[in-house]
Amino acid sequence: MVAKAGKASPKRRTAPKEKRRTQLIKATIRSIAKRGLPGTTMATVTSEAKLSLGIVNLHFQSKERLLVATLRYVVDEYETAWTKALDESGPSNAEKLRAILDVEFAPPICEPNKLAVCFAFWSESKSRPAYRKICAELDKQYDDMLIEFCTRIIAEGSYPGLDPKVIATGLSAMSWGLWLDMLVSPDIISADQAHSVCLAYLASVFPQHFGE
Amino acid sequence: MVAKAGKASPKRRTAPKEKRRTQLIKATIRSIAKRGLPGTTMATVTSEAKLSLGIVNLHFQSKERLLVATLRYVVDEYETAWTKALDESGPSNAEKLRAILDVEFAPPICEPNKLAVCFAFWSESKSRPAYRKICAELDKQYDDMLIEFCTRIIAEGSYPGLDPKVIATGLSAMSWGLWLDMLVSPDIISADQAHSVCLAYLASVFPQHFGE
Amino acid sequence: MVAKAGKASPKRRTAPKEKRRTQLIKATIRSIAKRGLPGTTMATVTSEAKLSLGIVNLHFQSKERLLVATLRYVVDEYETAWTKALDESGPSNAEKLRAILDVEFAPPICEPNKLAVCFAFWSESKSRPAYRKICAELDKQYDDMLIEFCTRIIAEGSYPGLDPKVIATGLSAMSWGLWLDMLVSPDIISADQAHSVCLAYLASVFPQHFGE
Amino acid sequence: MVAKAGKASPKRRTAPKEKRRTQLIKATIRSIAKRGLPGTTMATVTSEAKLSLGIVNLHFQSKERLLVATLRYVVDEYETAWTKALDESGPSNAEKLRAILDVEFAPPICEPNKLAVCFAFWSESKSRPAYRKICAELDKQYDDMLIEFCTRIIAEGSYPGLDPKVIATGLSAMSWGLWLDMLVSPDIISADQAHSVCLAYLASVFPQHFGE
DNA sequence: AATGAATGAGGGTTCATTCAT
DNA sequence: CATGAATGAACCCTCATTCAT
Repeated sequence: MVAKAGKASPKRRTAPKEKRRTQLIKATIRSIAKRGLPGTTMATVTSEAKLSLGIVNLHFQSKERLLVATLRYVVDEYETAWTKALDESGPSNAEKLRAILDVEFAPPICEPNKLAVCFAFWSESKSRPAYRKICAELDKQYDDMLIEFCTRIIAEGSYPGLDPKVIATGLSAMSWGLWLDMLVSPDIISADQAHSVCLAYLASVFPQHFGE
Repeated sequence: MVAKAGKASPKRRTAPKEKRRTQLIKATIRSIAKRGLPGTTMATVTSEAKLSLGIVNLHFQSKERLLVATLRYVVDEYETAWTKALDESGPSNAEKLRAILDVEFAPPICEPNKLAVCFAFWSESKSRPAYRKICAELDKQYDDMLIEFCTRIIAEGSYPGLDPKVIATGLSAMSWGLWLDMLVSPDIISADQAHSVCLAYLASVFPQHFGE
Repeated sequence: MVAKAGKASPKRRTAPKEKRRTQLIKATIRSIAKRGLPGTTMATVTSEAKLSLGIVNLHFQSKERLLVATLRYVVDEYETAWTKALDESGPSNAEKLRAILDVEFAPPICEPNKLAVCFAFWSESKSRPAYRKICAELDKQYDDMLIEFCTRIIAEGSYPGLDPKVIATGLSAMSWGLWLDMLVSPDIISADQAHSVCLAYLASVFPQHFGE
Repeated sequence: MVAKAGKASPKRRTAPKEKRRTQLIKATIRSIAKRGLPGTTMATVTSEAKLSLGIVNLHFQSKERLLVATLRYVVDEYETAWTKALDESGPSNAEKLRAILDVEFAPPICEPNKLAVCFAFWSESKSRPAYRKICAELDKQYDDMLIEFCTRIIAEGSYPGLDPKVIATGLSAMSWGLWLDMLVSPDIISADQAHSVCLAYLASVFPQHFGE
C-alpha cells in the first residue's frame, strides 16, 4: 500500500555523519543509565537526543548495532584514557600503575552513567556473544597491562613469593568491584574512597613502592 | 442401568503452593542465565518449568513480582549460606572470615547461573528501585559483616595503621570483581583461582592471621 | 523492560484451531479483494475477522505465512472443485471437459473476491518464489488435465491436424483471460458470458463434440 | 591580484524534463519486475535509475503519480505499437488482425518486465480506481478493435452463426491468458508458442482467412 | 489449581515525503 | 535542478496479562 507519508517538521538540520553517530551514542548512554538496557528503546534514545524516531536506523541500521556501537564507544574511551595516562605519567612503573588507577576513578571514565552502561552490557554478555567479545577483550587487555606492571614492580623490589598474576587479578577485580559498589550504593562509597581502597591494597602488597 | 462410576480425580496437577513458587523461581534463574534478563519472558520461564503459560500470574500476580522474588531467592540463599558457614566454622575470627570466602567461591553460591542472575539484577538496580533496595541491603550486610571481622582481627593482631573499613571494602569489592571475571571470562579464571586471589589478599594485609 | 501489559477485553472466545485459521484466511481473502495485496495489513485482516491484532501471529506465526496459507486455500478449493466436478459429471470426455468449465465460471470458484485474490498472488509470483511455486503447480496441473481431455477427444473424433497441447493451452489461457476481464471490467462481462465464450471456442475446435 | 576565473558550471546534472521522467519510469518498470509492486519503493526506483532519492517527488510530486505515469507509459506504448502495426500492415482485415497479434507477442511489448508490470497494476485495479480506469480503457479499446476486425472478417467470408463479439472476447482473453502463462511459467511457454496458439484459434474460427 | 487461546499496548523497523544545501 | 539527511506515521511482531474452560 502506498504509505501515508510523514510530513517532516520545519526544524531540521543535517550534521556530519560522525557527529550524529556520537550524538546518538551519547543519548544511548544517558538512556541506559536512566532506564536500564531493557528499558532503553528507540524512542527513549531519540527523544534523549532530541531527534526523530527514524534516525537511529538511518545511522546504525538497527537498534542492536547502536547498542554494540555504544559499548564499543565506552570501551574505546576507557582504553584511550589509559594510553594517554601512561604517556603522560612519570616514567617509573609504580607511577604508571598509579596513573591507571587515577584514570579509573576520575571522570570521564568513572561517571555514574558510564558505570551503569558498563554493567548493563557486562551482565548481558553471557547471553550475547557480540557483547561478550568486546567485554572479554577489554578485560584481557586490562589484566595483561596490570600483570606487566606488577611483574616489573616485583622485579624491581624485594617481594619474595609474590605472584604478579595473582596481584594483578586481585587489583583488577577490586577495581571492578568498587565500580559496582559505586553503581549500587553511590551514597555509601565515593570515587575518592574507592581510589584510596585500591591504593591501600597496593601499599599492602608493594610496601616498597606504595608504602605510606 | 450400568453405573457410570465415580471418576477418580484424573491426574493431580496441584502442588503445594510453595513448591510451585520455587519451581518457577528456579526456572527463572535458568532462563535469565540462558537468555539474559531482557530475554526472559513468561513463555521462556514457564516452558523452562514445563508448566503452562498462565501459571506465573496465578502464583506471582505479575512478571515483575516473579523477578523480585527470584532476586530475593538468590540473595536469601547467599545470606543463609554465610550464616550456616559461620555457625559451622571454627571459632576464631580468621576462621570465620575464611569460611565466608569458602562459601563465596563454591557451589551452590558460586555457580554460573547464579552469577548471571546476580549481575543481571545488579546492573538494573540503578533504574529499578525494587532491585536496588534488595541489592544495596545485601551489599551493606555483607560489608558490615566483613568490617566486623576485620575490626576484630586487627584488634587481635598488631596491624598499625590498618583501617578495617578500607580492608573490608577492598575484600568485598575484590569478591564481586572476581565473580564478574568468572561471568565474563569463565575459561580464564576458575572459582578456585578466584578463591586463592582473595586469600592472597588476606595474607598480604593480615600476614599474622593468613600468612603462608 | 517489563512490558506494560495488555489488559484483555471481556469478550473472548476460544475456537478450534482449524476454525480460527479458516476464519482468518477468509478475512484475508476479503481484505485482499477490498484493498489489494499491498493494502492488506494485519490490522485490515483482523478487523475484517473481528478479532484482535495479535491473533494472526498466534495462528500463523507471520503475515507472510498467512498469505501463503491463503493462496494455498484458494488453490486447494479450486482443485477440489475440479475433482468433485469430474466425479459427478457424465462419463464422456466431452462432458468432463465441460464440467470443468462449468466449475470455472460459477461460484464458489468464480467469485469477485476469489478472482482478486488469485491475480494478486499471480502477479506477485514473479518476485516471490513461495507464491510462484504454488501458482505454477496449479497452472501445470490444470493444463495437464486439459491436455489429457483434449487428447482423448481428438482421438475420439475426426479432427485432422489438431494439436491437443495447442488447444488446451488456448483454452486454459482463455479461461484465465476471461477471469481477468471479469476482474477489471465486471460490468462488461458476466460469468455466464465468459462461460459461453469458452464453449464457443470448444464448439469451434471440436464441432463434433461441442457443435450447436 | 590573480583573478579567480569564472567557474564553468561544474558537471551538468540537469536533463530535459521529459527525459528524466522517462528515465524514472523505466527504472520503475525494472523495479516492479524485479521486486513486485509492493516491493517497489522510492529507494529501489531511484537507485535503479542511479539518481538521488529526492528526485521522484521533484518530477512526479508523489510515488502514486509515478506509478500511474508508469502504467500509462506501458499502456501508451502498447497502443502506439498497434497503431503503427496497423499502419504498416497489409490492407486486408485478416492481415491487420494478424498484425495486432504479431505486435502482442514480440518485443518491445511482450517482454518479461512489461508483463510483470502489466499484471502488477491489473491485479491492483480492483482496489485502485486510478489504475482500474486506465486498465479498463485499454481493455475496451483493444476489445473494440478486435470486434471491429472480426465483424469485418465475418462479413467478408461465409461464417454462419458466428458472433464477432464472442470471437473477439475469446481472442482477447486468450492473449491475456497467454501473457499470464508467460509470466508465471516462462520456461514452459515461449512468446512464439503463445503466438501460434492464437493463430491456431483464428485458423479454427476463420478457416477461410487463417486456414492452413 | 491449572491451562493456553486471546487481547492489544508497545516495541523495532520501513519508507514516502520534506527541505537545507 | 538535484541531493540525501531527517522526519514520523504506519507497518509487523512480541509478550504480559486475562479468563473461559
